[in-house]
Amino acid sequence: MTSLSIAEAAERTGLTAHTLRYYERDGLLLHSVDRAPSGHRRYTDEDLRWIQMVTRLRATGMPIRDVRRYAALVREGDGNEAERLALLLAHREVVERQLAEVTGHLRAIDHKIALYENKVAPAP
Amino acid sequence: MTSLSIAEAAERTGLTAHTLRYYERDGLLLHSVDRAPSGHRRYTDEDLRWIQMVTRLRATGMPIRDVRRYAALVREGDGNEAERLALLLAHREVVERQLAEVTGHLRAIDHKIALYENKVAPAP
DNA sequence: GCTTGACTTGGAGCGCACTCCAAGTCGGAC
DNA sequence: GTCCGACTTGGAGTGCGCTCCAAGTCAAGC
Repeated sequence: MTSLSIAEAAERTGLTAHTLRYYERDGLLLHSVDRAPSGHRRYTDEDLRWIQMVTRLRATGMPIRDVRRYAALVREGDGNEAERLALLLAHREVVERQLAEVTGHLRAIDHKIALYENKVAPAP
Repeated sequence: MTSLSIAEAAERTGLTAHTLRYYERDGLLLHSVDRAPSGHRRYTDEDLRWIQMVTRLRATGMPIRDVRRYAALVREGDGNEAERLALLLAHREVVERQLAEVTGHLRAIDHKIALYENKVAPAP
């Protein structure tokens, strides 16, 4: 079992050390990160796997407070899987709607781009 | 040519009256909106079309300052089409990368969802 | 003439998600 | 033993994009 410093964990997760501390303080992690005798944080593989899930939720636009709620459910342990599922399904729907919306807008922007391309370097 | 009050324009564009004033103040529109003799804003169809473009750019994540730059280019008039095109193409690329990233994360979240679905209501 | 409601303004305030600061601690190299 | 660099903390600060407030104006209805 490897165990990483906060700088290494930051590099591995693509977050900053600041953000890692912030997530921990804010209850987005499943528990306080282990400490070396010096008091420095030591991140386990399990920590990193969870942080990756948090990153996925954040990267798809889930607000911090919802991630916190999801983390709280997981922390509680077995028995609330239906609730976790509901949370993820609700998020999934939001993300899909957003993807569709953005895709639609992008298509419209593409039309604009095509107009400019014709103006700048007209098709023969 | 219809011309709408700020409340009507808000309804039509899906923005709030607050946001419409804010966009105008911040230079996101092509020019100051016309006024009725009372001083109230009157939005033309052309205004609404431009605001729709702004909305598309914003909804795809373009920062306010970039929208402002694009608006400035359009305001300048003919001759800078290549620059406008470059701005839109750059934005397009950002959006596509983002769409790909979000889609990837969503797929991973879907796996998690599938696990929970099996746990909550196991497949027969 | 008074009320009502939709608007006007400059400027302040807000929520989110970080991001940074100051002051301190620790372990290891020299 | 002292220097360095990586870390620690509580709390303050930042940037973005709105969002709201207070005080005022205007036109229409009664």
